[in-house]
Amino acid sequence: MRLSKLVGQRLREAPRDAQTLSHKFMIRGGYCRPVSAGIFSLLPLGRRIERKVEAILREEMDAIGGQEILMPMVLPRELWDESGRFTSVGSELLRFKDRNGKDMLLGMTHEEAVVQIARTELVSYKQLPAMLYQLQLKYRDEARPRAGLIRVREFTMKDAYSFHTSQEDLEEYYKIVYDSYVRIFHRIGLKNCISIKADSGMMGGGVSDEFMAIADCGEDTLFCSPDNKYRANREVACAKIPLVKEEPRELELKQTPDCKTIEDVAKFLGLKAENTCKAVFYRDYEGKLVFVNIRGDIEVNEAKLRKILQTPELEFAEDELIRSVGAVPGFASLYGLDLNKMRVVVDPTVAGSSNLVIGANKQDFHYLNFNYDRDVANKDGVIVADVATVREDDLDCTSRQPLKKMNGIEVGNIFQLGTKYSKPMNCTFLDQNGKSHPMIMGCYGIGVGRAFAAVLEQNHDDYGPIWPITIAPYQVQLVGLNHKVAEVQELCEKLYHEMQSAGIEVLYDDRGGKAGSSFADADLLGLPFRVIVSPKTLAENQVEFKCRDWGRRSELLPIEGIIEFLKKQIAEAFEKYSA
RNA sequence: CGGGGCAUAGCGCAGCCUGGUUAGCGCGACUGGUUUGGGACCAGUAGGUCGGGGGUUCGAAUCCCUCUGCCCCGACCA
Repeated sequence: MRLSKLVGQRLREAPRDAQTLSHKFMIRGGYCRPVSAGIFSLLPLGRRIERKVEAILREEMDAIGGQEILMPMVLPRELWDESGRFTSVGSELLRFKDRNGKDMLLGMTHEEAVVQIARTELVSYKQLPAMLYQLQLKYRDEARPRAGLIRVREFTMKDAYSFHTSQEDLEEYYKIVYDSYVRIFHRIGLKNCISIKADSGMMGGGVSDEFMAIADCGEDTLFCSPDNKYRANREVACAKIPLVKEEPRELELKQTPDCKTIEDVAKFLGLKAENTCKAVFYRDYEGKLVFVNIRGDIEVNEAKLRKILQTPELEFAEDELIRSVGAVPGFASLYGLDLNKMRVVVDPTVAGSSNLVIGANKQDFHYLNFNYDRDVANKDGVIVADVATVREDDLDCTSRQPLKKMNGIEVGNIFQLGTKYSKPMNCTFLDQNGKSHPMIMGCYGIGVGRAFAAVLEQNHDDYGPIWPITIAPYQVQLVGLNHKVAEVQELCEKLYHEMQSAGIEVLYDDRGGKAGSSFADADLLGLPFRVIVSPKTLAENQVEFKCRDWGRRSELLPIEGIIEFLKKQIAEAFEKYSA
């Protein structure tokens, strides 16, 4: 490809809209262009990268027995009614009507569609296990797209679905997919990518692992133990929180004027936040009051809470609702309330601590020395469960070492779905005895654009991307400096054709301009290797060779044999990323 | 959905507060010339419904109302 013909202007400055690093470089380098919020066109460079990632995904999926299919992006409501998700999924599912008024949707994931295939095409245990996958556009009407290609509304996803006769078989295959994912992320050039235990969310099912590319711009917060044995998303992370256990003292009413927050109360009483109990009120999806009790220094983890309460929605409760059960906002506690009027959750940090400060359900008063076991008479219906948000340096439950906090981009997610879809959708197989059973399913996704945006987040310098050879849009950038010198241009043309004949993917900067602008563009293009032809080196019968990840260092090589040299370099570069 | 910000040429910006020729600047693009190792220089050219609509005014990029779009923080999210 000649750079003079490549569609996609390089920009010296990034549009103001672009904030994150990968977004800026993608726009500046001409990889993609925005169309609407969270919707992008891929220009030739971006598309080439995407196709390379896709090729790796196909290889790896085929290698573990996957069969590629293609399901439609537009799906009818009926299919999603079978799983119940047409109504249960929120507004991120884009629903619309066709010309006949029929409810349709844009697929955001394809469990329903694949189950429809499986239940007619896979009928016997002899056909199982089976794995189907596709590379298909997904549409998710995200509330807040952000960070360029990292969180978008429309994107290509590799989604795979496996079908099994037993949980054991699923678990065995799940491990195989897991290993395949590790290979994939290594091959595309993610340097720091870890798997963590995750909340399975609306996908349902049991075990789920997320693959996280560690990057500052990542939206997910992760906690890892120093030995790396414990790795979890903040949504599910647990920690060993030291509790204060002491001899219970007498409950004591204390005036605490204007002490509405934990901070105020602790300061006023000369205690630490750890010595207090915080009351947090929510309203669940049925409008019922949820009363959460947690130690004053710890935040409620709403993801955990939602799971415990089995409620898809949680909102902070209004004061009216709080007062309706006799609690006083700012001074609320369990003590003396009729717990049957609400759903009560007590975090172990409250249940297991001694002598906490709690609200008195009376304006400007708190109690000292609350002890859950002693002071809550009727514990029927009270859920004691961990709803604590882990903080950096909280202790890992097993190693007792402080947890590290980091940000991650979720580039892949694998789930053991079990029968969540096969049961309601009647996706069954016949066993050896002719008996019918629901299939046991797994599903496995990778966002393609997000994955290569994450690669960019992890592989760059101040001037642009440093693409791994495996997904680089081209392998070699051939740069001609000063085409006014006929010999330079002639040699460039010659090398260009020789490289192409040798099967080297070459992008030829045929503009023959100044070094500065040519090099700046080359940096933005980020190709692994660069060959520079200029009058200076030509006089010595040499060309200059650079690796993108060497920065500005380069070496001079004889023109003779340069093609073979490049082929060897490319092969060696691929070695680095082989599984 | 809540909070904040922005909208002027392909990109980055100035002008707006205090209304008044033909709306500027840098980069990029085009033409010609000089240059040629980390974003060169000279001369010239093209490119604008100043986000849309309404209002105030003799006169609106500028003041007022309204709508829309985009970005950021949060909520939400396989």
